[in-house]
Amino acid sequence: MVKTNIPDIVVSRLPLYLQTLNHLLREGKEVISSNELSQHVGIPAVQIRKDLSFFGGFGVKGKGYDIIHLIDNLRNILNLNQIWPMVIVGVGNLGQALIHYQGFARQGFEIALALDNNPKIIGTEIAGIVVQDVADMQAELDRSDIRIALLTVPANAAQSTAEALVANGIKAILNYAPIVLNLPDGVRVANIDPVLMLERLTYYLS
Amino acid sequence: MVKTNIPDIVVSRLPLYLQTLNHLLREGKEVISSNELSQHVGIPAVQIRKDLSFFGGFGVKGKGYDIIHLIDNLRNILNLNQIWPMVIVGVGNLGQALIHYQGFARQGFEIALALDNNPKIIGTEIAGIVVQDVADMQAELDRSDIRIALLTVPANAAQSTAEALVANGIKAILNYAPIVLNLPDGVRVANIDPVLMLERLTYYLS
DNA sequence: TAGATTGTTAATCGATTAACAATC
DNA sequence: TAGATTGTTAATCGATTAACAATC
Repeated sequence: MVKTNIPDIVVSRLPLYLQTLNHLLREGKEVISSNELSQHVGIPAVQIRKDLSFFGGFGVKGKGYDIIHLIDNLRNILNLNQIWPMVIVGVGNLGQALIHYQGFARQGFEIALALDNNPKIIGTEIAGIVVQDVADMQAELDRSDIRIALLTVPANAAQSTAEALVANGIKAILNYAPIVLNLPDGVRVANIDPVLMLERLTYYLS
Repeated sequence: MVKTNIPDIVVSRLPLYLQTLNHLLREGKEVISSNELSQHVGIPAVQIRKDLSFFGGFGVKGKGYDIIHLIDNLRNILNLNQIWPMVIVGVGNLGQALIHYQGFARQGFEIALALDNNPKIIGTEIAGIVVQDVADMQAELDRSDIRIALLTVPANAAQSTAEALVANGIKAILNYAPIVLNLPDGVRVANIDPVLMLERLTYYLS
């Protein structure tokens, strides 16, 4: 499927809409106007409508949006109507916390494989996952259809590990290492670095 | 100090420059051109120069930037020439992993206080920090000058906990809960939600 | 000096927002 | 129908980038 030309920044707001709509649905709400959604999500109503209009007309004029219907459409747009298996590489403190995190499974992301290079950690079971040797990455990935990786190795191992992942079919990496990864086009990388985010905050603190 | 009108998006790139410059310095490099920095950081050279020019002329024409000098200036701009004490609220798996994380201290962020409401966790020591009762938040924050919080409580407790933190002087929150916080102007919030980031990635996966 | 590279102005590009017709 | 709200066009705003003078 060829993607039409939707701005990345528009795509990046859709998950936020989806998250908030899920909350509202759980609270029993059924229909919502762009204006009310705007209050919850902190994004101007006109921008929400514009963003959605890239993909279709999901609302009813005079009424607003049927929440279930809109959730369903957003999930389709974001390819969330499937389980996404993931590999996590690096089972230290952070890696273990992520394996335990319930939020992934709730949204259809499943940590299907955990890899580490530490003999003390290989073979241990964490939340039902037995940690495998990172040396067996190729064999393990070959017999799976995992395309997403969580990268939680130390900074100095991040680049080479990422390259190995890509060589074995990984197409998207959520990178927790505090380093800029240099990877071929076509591989999507998102970075989570709390220190960088803190440094953005301290700028504004007097 | 009144901040002049620097675009947020410019500020948000500075920590990335700083991170990369620190790497380069550790590798023994002393001077770098915007072009070479561009390769490492993945941002166009002209944009790096433009960003920096909001704050001054840190380079030498014909030569480039003295790395130590530029790092020093960036640290000043971002208010990083001090230790920033932080409170973490919520000492579950993720909270514990963050307390253990060495990367904060390395960049001058110190978790000075850890709070939880679970009697089994209160009083335990993690990486040298004794977890306090969140009920004592006011007393604990009153006798500190903590202005930054890491929020790692469950989603349903995040909003009320954030409000309590703000009522006790917190000015910046790094929010790990998968929810949009609604807080008064003047409080800075940054969100870290791996699920939202994964959902941005799956959009592009066929 | 010649070459390299910065810092800045002006042009371009793209995103946000205002205005409003369409319509439930 | 009147009122409300969407979806879209056009205007505005702001960010990126091209061009280039300044200068080490």
